[in-house]
Amino acid sequence: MKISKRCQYGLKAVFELSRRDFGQPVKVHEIAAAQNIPGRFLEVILNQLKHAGFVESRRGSVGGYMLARSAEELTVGEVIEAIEGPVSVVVDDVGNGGKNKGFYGEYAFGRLWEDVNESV
Amino acid sequence: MKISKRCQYGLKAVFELSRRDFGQPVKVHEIAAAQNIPGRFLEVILNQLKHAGFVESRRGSVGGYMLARSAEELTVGEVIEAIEGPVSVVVDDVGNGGKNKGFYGEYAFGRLWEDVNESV
DNA sequence: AAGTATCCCGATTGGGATAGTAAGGATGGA
DNA sequence: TCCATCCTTACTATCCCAATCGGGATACTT
Repeated sequence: MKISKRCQYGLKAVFELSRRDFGQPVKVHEIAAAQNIPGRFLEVILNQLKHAGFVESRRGSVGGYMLARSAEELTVGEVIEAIEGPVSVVVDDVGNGGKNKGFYGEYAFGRLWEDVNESV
Repeated sequence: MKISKRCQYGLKAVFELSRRDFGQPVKVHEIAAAQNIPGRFLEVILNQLKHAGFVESRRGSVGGYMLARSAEELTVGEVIEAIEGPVSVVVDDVGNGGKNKGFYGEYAFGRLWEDVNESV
């Protein structure tokens, strides 16, 4: 029931990028310094965000990262889901004869997470 | 970003107890069998729920656990919070001069969890 | 008082996830 | 060509979680 560092860093990076939303790419180590994130680690995370389609990159001397969409078009929930993987509740092992209460429980959780995503 | 087994088990146990809401205590291994939970582990969890004030216990031959409040008076959110510990976002180390963006991030998460609890 | 069934509690284990590092390759610009 | 940057994969150490264990405390029964 917690937000992973990876995810926090990813969000911070997106914040930082949206703060400087010019067309110009921002270098990894700049973002890292501005948001106090370990540089090497942030590299990995930004790559992940790139594959998820949230940011674009440019290589070479004037390279860096920039937002793929405008800041208004992306939500916290999307970013979290992209980094953490699908938000899902662990399902019971199926072979146990299916206690009703168990199923009610799962159902309730499913609804809960839907609400979470919506509220995000 | 997931519900721990500990928490699922705890909720199931509470469900089970509320299902049998007589004044009579229910033994750990009965709950465990009914909800397919490892007995020894459930012991630990129920203890936790006891200290949090959700269930009461009786020892000895006719001992067991029972709800401390009526089933209508407790919410899923409360139970989750009691088991998982306070739902909180890790706070930045303080010495960094307090980047504003960081703080905005924390704030957003705080609101998010409020929404979660409300939706529960 | 003895015996037994249950709760109670702290320590421990094993495995998996997470945070972070390392090293080298690919790409674009000067 | 050389350099700065992104890109990728692999690796390690540390921590957390699920679950177990052993033994103690308590309460009921006889």
